[in-house]
Amino acid sequence: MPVRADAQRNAARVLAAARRAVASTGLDVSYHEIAREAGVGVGTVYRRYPERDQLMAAVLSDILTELIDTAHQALDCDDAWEGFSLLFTSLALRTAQNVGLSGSLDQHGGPAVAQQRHELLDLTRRVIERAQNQGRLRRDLAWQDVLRLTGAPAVQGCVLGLEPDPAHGHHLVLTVLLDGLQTDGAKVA
Amino acid sequence: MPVRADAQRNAARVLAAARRAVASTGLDVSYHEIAREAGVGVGTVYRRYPERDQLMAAVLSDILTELIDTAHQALDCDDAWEGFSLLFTSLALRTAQNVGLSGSLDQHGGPAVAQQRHELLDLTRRVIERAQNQGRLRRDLAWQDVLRLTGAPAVQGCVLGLEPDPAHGHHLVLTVLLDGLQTDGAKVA
DNA sequence: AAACAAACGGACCAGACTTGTCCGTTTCCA
DNA sequence: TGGAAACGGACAAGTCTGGTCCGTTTGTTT
Repeated sequence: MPVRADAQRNAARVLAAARRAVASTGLDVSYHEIAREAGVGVGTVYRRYPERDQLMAAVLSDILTELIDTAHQALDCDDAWEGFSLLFTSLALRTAQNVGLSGSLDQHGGPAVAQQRHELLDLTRRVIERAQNQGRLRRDLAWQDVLRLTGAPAVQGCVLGLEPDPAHGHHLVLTVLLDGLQTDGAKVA
Repeated sequence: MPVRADAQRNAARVLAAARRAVASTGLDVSYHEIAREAGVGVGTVYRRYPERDQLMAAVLSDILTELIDTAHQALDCDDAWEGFSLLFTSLALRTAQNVGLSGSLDQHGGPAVAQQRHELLDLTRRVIERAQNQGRLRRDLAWQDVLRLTGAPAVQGCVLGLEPDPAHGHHLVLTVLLDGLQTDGAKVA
């Protein structure tokens, strides 16, 4: 007995909804919320992912796969700085879209996800160090520190309550950050 | 009949606790949580601030007063860049300590708080424009944009789950941001 | 087309947490 | 030392969460 057509369709819907829900709410999003977002009953979500970790592993793996792909692209760039800013931008954007899951990623997902995470970390380190070796990226920061900076564009809110304007905001912080990360002063000024 | 001594003491405790609680949890922190943090009963908190808006107004006013003070100091600096980085740092730190209340500040607090907010906004604009006029701060950003950047250090979490390390993280993002905001290339490299 | 099982949906239960009240007890001050 | 002001925390009511269960729908097979 093969997988039923509607089951397959709903599986896809649930995963997509889970990604959206996790992105906006965080890893502690409720099953009810995901079900609502997916347009299915809670029962369906629980049937598909009896354990919460299974669901989170699926979501995280989805995200990590995309990023690993980007990291490979970055390493393929001849220009190390171009590669670096590509990966940095992707990481920053992904982090911004997933505020709320930051930090706790290593807690969930089991060995498969841990493996992917490790792979992405390694690729990222290589992209950063290559840019530093080519003299384009400032050397006074460890690669972990550079990585940490990808979180910066995630929040544009300020104590003064300006309207958020996420799209413009992300781009803005990225521009200034990348300018600050370069060794030479080749910026618009 | 003057204010009783214990009442006065508890009032201070509640306000301090509310600031801490709002800082870590956000504006939607529960009264019970605040009471626990303050070491008093819920009744005491409700008696002091029957309306939630009154409490929030008190907290926000407290924060704004500090920042307005810093802004005046910034304007008193002869060196416009020094003044700017002082204020920028304070705003960033305050935002980082109050993740969660970002954006919604204008919703609460009533006219008195709105007035303070307006005052701080005006002072900040002057600090920024002065630095730009002295040729120290890049001109391709509007003062509102610069202000928006103060939110950047608030999050250091990255999709890869590195340990947060707030203290170092804030300093790190600030350094790179300030380097990226300067017009000349006078950085460590 | 009929019949059967897989998959579905959402009502439902229990438990955690929140708002807000109320009253017996404590604490200050005159 | 008497009495009012202030306190604390138990308590009721409502909301949201995790998780189950069963009558109904839907796809597939013959």
